[in-house]
This record gives sequence, structure tokens and C-alpha cells, in this order.
Amino acid sequence: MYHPIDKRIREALRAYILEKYGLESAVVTERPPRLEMGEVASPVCFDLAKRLKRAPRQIAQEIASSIGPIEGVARIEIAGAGYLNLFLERTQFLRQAMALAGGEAAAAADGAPKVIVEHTNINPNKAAHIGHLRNAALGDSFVRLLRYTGRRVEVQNYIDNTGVQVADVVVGFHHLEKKTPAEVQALSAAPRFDYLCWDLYARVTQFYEEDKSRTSLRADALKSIEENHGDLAKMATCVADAVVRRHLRTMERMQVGYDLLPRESEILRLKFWEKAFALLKERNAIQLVSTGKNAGCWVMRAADTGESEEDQNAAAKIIVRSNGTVTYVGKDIAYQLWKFGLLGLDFHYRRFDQTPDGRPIWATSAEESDPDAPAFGRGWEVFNVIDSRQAYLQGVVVAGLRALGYEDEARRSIHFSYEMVALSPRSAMAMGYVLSPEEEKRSYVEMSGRRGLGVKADDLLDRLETSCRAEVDARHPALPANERTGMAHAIAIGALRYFLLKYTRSAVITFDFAEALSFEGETGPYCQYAVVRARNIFRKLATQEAGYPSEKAGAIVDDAALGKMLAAPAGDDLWDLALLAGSLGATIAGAVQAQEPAVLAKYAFQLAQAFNLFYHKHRILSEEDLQKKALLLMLAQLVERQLVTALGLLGIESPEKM
RNA sequence: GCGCCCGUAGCUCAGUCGGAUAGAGCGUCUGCCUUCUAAGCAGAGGGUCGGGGGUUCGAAUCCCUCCGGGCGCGCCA
Repeated sequence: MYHPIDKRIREALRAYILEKYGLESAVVTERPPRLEMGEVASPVCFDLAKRLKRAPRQIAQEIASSIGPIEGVARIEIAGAGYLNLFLERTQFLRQAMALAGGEAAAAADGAPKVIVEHTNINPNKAAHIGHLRNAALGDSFVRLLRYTGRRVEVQNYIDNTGVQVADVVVGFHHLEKKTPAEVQALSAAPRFDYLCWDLYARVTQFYEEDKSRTSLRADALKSIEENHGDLAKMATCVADAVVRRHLRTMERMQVGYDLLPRESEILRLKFWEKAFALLKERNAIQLVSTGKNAGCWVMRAADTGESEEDQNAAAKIIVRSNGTVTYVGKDIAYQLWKFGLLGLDFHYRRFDQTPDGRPIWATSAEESDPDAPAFGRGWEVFNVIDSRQAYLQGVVVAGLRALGYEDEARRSIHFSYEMVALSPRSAMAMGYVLSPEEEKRSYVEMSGRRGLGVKADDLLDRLETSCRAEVDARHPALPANERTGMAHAIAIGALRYFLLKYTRSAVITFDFAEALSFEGETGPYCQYAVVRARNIFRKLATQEAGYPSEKAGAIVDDAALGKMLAAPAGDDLWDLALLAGSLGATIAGAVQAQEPAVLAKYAFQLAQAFNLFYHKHRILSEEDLQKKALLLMLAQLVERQLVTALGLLGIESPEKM
């Protein structure tokens, strides 16, 4: 509700200033520091003062007294050196916020421009760790935000099933474990096959370190995987598919889902690279280097730096190696072109798996396409959720689009970057990892799949669920076991997703078990608990006063009484809560604009905190003044609906009890 | 060496397209459960916003510079 009023105020000020002074101005508004100063303020007169060469306070006075009524605004005051402070119509605001709260999100039109969000992208050779969870939580929450604001979104999880990491695990099964493809197939049915691969991958790394010449085994495996023939290729398919299914199950626990799994194997087999290569050559976006250290390679030069051609070629990014094979960036350029519908080729599709509620999860295929497959790709805008360490490579991919002349697509190709999740040395050592003396002194240590150093996602989820279950059991011993399990799961996910989302993307998360396992203070369970408290009131009201029209509390109280109860100064605390609860839309708009789910996470916490204060100060059920009681109920309902919406966008469920 | 990110309370972090007295959580200390569940609430204490310069009516926020830390810069992905 705050959002539309704020917008209306900015527009009214802009129009009035244009009319009265003949000046175009970018009117900014802000929330004043204290409620006595109103709900919306604008420092626009300071800027006008400069341009009109008059005192800001005088201009503010002039505007305040002559601008005339603005819908939703009760009055305007001037303050300080020349602020315009606006006071909202409290009753109207609350009524409108109530009418909007909990409503369905705007549905995207079928023909609306499509946004493609690529996230998760875990190498299918080992179990997911908490760094992958940050990626998935960010990507998934951003998808929810986009969909809520009416965008049409397609979620892709790219699977590098033919890369060196898979090859390494295949080397492990073949050379270390001496397994046949059939034996690997049998193993892959194990409940936590991804854990087995995690350990094997670390062992293979050591196996290479003991004798460097062994890396030729990797090259051989990679070759047979890329060419898709022989036992090693069979093993690779089996390992990658099985691990991908494990990742899907892990992400389901986190309430994260996907529409499509584009796989590198199809990029190879359907000749996406050949097509992209032809385009790049045709439009002169890449150059064949004839001299210097990159002789024989096709490279993409950075923007013209004025250096000699030879220097530019040496500093350029290699796209095709001198032996004719394509690098990862090259394949990524082909994939990015396909996402925008610019490649002139399409994948085939098959059903790969399904979500718990029965929706298909599609994967690309080189075989004939399932006729029921929807139209994938052809996006208008693309977000790639990839950690900030890959910023340079993402830049090369975008430069590729630009070099091909796709300036608009390059601009709508967004690297949604975030910092890594690292371990505190304390956490790493507590898990039994041996750190070097240098590492012990650092504030954090990077996780490493090769070293097997990291907190596995399912392990953390298990620990969280166990600890939530113990608490739930203590509080609700009488409830059926399955209900307690569900409750513990919702709270565990609430704790974890909130923990991963409360940091802004640019902050490195130093993972610490004590913090991640905390349920108090600025946490998901704190926010969920506020919802539960509100629901407890409604539930008790329904049993105590069966006839009370709690869903229509707003109809019991009339506007005059509402106005009186919300009026300053006595009504300020209630109004403050209404105002915050009514600011959900503005917060969502801000989170989408900043591409920052943490903005919404902070809001959810603030609202929960404000509600807890309200809950503590007012007894709703025992309130004797019926008009007051109705108002308190309205506020509790408003907060409950807004919190459920906010948490839902963060992928956090709101349990009935906890 | 070059590029990107970070430096705000004891710790972990918000606030950074300039705005009014710099916020939160955790931790510490002191209180509050016969109440709509204390996964809660109240209070206390805690700050050269890394240093220095500049722009501005106004700077944690913009510019310059220095210091500290991280990440990246491979014919790996």
C-alpha cells in the first residue's frame, strides 16, 4: 500500500513543480526518521533552492500551502531547513492494505517476455554442499520474486555432465575401485550415492597428486565421454544422471525446483558449438592467432586497448585450443545464444524426473523430442546465478554476444553474482579436517570439492531437522508423529533459507554451525513464530467465541472509530505496525530492483519484530472495547498475511503451530 | 602487475543511484512466564563508519589518495 501512495506523491510533486516553476525535477522521497515527521518526506526543495536561488524553506512553504490535495495524504508540513513532510490518511491506508493483503500474485500473460533464470548448476560428480545451497536459495527466491511481480519465468539448472569433474569420478570407479559399468549402475541406486562420489572424488585428487602422470587417465576418460563411446562413457552417464537425481532430491528438501535441465552432452551432440563457432567466425568476433604463445588458437580479444595486435592476442581469452577443442567459455557462449533464441538450433527434450507435486522436470535430449515438451528458451532477459569468482568468464560470454552484434541481448544478460560460502577454521577443524597453519590463522577457509572439504547439504539439513524435531517433540508431545516431522522440517528449512538469504550477495558467508543452527534472534524460525502467534490468536478466538466474525473484523469497526484509534499520538504504535505491514509491496519492488532477496529477508524480520512488540503490549482476546478488539484483530490479520507472503517469497513455509 | 569485491559496535552483518539524532542480531549485564506458547519482551552498555584530502547547504554513501583483507586474471571448468 505504501508503494502506490509514495509513487503518487512523487508524481504530484513533480507535476506541480513543473507547472509552478517550469522545472523538471527528479523527486526523491524517503521515510522520515520519526513518525512525528510523517510517513513520507521529500528533500526536493534543497535542490530547487539552488536552481531558483531562493531559500529552501520558503519554497517548501509555498509548495505545502498551494499544491492542493493528494489522494491518501492528510496534510503536508515543512520541517528542518526545508523538508516537505507528508502525513498519510491512516484509516484509508489500513483499509486498502487489508484489501490487498494475501491476494493472489499477478499472473504472467502467456505472451509476456520470458525471463530465464539459470541457477544451482552443480557439477554432477559429488554431493551438494552449502555453497550450492546459497546459489539455489538465491536463485529460487529471485524466481519467486519475479513471478510474484508478474514476470514469466523459466528456471534452468545447467548440468555439466561431460566435464573433467565427472571424468575424475569415472577414473575413480574404473582405476581405483575396478568397477564395471554394471557394478557402478548397481551402486548408483544407493540412497546417498552422491556421498560415495564425494569421497571417491577426493581420493582421485590424491591419486593424481601421488603421480602426476596419472592425469593422462583423466584425459582418456574425458575423450571417451565427449565422444560418447566405451565403458567409461557409459559409467559417466550413469554417475551424472544418478547424482543429478540426488541433487534434485536435496533441492526438493529446500523447496527448490526447476523447469529444465540443459545438459552439456546435448550441447556437444546437437552440434551447438559448431553452429556458434561458425557464427563467431562469420562475424569476425574471434580471431585465429598465428604467432606468440597463443599461436593456433581462436581467441576473443578484450575491448581495444590500443596495444599492439600481438599483445592483444596474448591477453585475449582462448575460445578454441590449438588442438581444435573448445573451452568451457565457448560452450557457454553457444548456450547463452540458445537461451536468447539466437543460435538457430534447439534441443530435443524428454521427461527426466518430476517434482513432488507431479510436475515434470525436463532435460535436454539428443533423441527424438517428447511431443508434449513445452517451448523452452527464446528468453528476453537472462539471469545467470553464478558465484563472483566467475565474473571474468561471464564477462567474456557477454562480450561474445556483443561481438556478434547482439547489443540488446548483451545488456539483458545479467550475471547475478554472489560471494562464496566459506568455513570458519573452527567449523572445519570441528569436522575433522586438517588445515595448514596458514589456514588456521585466516578468518575463513574456502570449501574445496577436490579436497572433500565442505559441509554437505544433506548433512546440514539432517542436523537441522533433528534439532528442530527435538524442540517440537518437547513442545507438542501429544501431536501425531508425522505432524511433528512436518513441523520440524518447515522450521529447519526456515532456519537454513533465512540464514542463506539474510546476507547481501556481496558478503562472504563464513559458515558457522552455531549460527546456522540458531533459532533465536534474526532467524527464519523467529519470523515463523510471529505467524504462529497470530494464528494461535485466531484459533483460540474461534473456539472461545464461535460466533465472532474474525474474518470480517474490519466490518465490525467503522471508519470514525478507526480514525480515532489510529490518531497520533495515542494511536502511533498501532499505526506504525499498519504502516510497516502495508509496506510489503514497496519492499518487494525494491528487492526486485536491487536483485537482492536479502532486502525482503530484512523486512520479514522487522515485521515479525514489530508484531512481537504489538503482541506483548496488547491482549486481543481479553480486550473489552469491541471496536478496539476489532482493530487489533485487523492488524494481526494484516501482519499474518503479509508475513506469510514475504516468507513464501523466500521459500519459507509458515507452519500452523510450532 | 591488472581487474572486481570488502573494511561500520567485542563478533556477524544492514544502511552506500548524498539527506534529519548511524541501525539490527549475537555476546555481556539487569529484569519479565497463574496471561493470545518465553523459538518471546523490556532495559543497560557498546561507534575516529579503515586513514587522509576533496566536492556539497548536507558525506558511512560521490571523487582522489593511501593502508588492510579477499577473489579473479590457465590451450581447467
